[in-house]
Amino acid sequence: MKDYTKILREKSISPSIQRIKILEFLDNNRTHPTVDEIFTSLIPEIPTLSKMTIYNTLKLFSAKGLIKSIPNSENVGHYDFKVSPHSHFKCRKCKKVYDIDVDLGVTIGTDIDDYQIDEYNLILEGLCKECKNK
Amino acid sequence: MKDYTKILREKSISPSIQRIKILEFLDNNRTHPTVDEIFTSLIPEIPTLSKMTIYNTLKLFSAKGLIKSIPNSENVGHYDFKVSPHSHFKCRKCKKVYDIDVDLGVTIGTDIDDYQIDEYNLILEGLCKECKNK
DNA sequence: TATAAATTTAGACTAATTCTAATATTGTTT
DNA sequence: AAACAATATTAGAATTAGTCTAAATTTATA
Repeated sequence: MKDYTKILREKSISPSIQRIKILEFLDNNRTHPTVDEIFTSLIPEIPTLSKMTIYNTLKLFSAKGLIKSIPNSENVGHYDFKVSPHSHFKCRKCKKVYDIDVDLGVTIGTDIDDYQIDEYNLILEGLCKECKNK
Repeated sequence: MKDYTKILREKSISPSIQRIKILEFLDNNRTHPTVDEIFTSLIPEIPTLSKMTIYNTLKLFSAKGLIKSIPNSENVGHYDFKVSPHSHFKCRKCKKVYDIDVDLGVTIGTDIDDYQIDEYNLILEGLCKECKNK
């Protein structure tokens, strides 16, 4: 079992119960959850939990580089535990989002046309295996 | 001067004044505008214009492949005139979005791991030339 | 011109997010 | 441990993007 308190301390974030549980949830649910999904999952454990706390916490975690927000076209924030760079594939039929590895030809830390690339988000769209064969 | 009526007819969209003006605006403003920006720009020309019309029109244009919506992390829709595939670079300091060409190694129409790729959106983030040298 | 079909409109409604000010918790100093 | 300051959490109001709806307008067709 991971020591989330330690992970938070290493980023100089004081480890409240709310922050620990939110981080734990994101680590165990690599499904790009929304604030609402996080709230619904944690409210049984922390009955006083407020959505505002989740918004605050996600903003803080993003600033400290623990998580990142996933660009999308839905007007609802999606968040992901920050791991080694990978891309997302969204099926335009079933709407599921899959993690996928693509050899991008973009290296973090280098420059392209004088733009210094610190991170990237590649969103691929099309049909997934199941929907293609139906 | 482009014939937007013709462009619309070719996609079998009946060309109302609103639709022509919205298409013209998107063609002349490749800055990924929001509904609000489109509305504010067009209201002097079309004083009765309703935002609902812009939402309807953008949805229709997207379905017909004239434009596409740009994934982002702001929870506001951004739209772009559909052109040859290119990527976007967002400066994390000045927040500007630049168009940028990257050799991706992803070809539209082919499969990656059995996922059929119909389109992609690559969002790069980091520091632009100006902000880097300050 | 009459009629039908499609488009646009204003305004009510919903849902995600932000703001705010009060309360609770945590950490520090004595 | 008590007192204090700093930080975090909370509920609820406010804001904003986007959707829904039904009426009014425009366009196309007979």
